[in-house]
Amino acid sequence: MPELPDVEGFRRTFDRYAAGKTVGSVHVDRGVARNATPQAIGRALKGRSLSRSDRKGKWLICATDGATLLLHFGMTGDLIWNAEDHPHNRMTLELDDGDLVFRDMRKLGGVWIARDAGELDQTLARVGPDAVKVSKKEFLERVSRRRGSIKSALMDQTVVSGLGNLTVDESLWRARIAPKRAAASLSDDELPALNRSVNSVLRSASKVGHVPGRRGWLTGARDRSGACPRCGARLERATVAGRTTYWCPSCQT
DNA sequence: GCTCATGTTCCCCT
DNA sequence: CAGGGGAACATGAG
Repeated sequence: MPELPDVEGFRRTFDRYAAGKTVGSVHVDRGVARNATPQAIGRALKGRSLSRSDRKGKWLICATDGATLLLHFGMTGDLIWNAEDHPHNRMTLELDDGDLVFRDMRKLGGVWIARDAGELDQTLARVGPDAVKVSKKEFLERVSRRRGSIKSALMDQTVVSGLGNLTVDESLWRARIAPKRAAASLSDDELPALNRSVNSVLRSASKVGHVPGRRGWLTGARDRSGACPRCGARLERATVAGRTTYWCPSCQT
């Protein structure tokens, strides 16, 4: 699930149910504890008061009056208030009036603790500017500087953070740009159009907390009709930048 | 049994 | 050094 819009949904869940609460007991599975042992994570969080959360790319940043908790959701992560018991629940924070649960089937995501600003910077050192907060100017500079395909540029979290396989395909489809095009080959019209597409895809998907598989979205067509929602042509499918990629050979050039 | 999965990292090439 | 390709991670779903 988790690309930027999903994590934006998790941020809302966190702020609605967990912000302002005090952490009681903490349970963390060893398999998702990334830069500290489960015990150390528990010690760092227990008794702390949770602030409102922040998001950078696909990272959820949860400050407290002490250490900061960082969550990355991998491919299958989720954040659930008062989740029922489930074999994929990987971390539980007992709060004043319920439990905040990090669930992650594949354990490709994880939990980090930053004890100070230095550790926070270190953990996020390779995360580029957030795709919805970056200025148009910086977006154009960072993307056009790349030598490889436009898809790999947008997928690279050090260029701009938050986009994933679905949102990249959706943004390129809206901007009518083929995913294999060299990033440096985009025209002075195409680059700003792509920036607008990225923003509009991420903003509308963030409202619902996931990339909607609705009619009119490429994401809806890739699993269903396989036909371009704009022109009806048969969608192309191939591996680009290491990921299964869909695009319309007729309207994306 | 097989393939594929909304992510990231690491290693080996070119 | 920058990118591309592939494997690895862990656990399913179809």
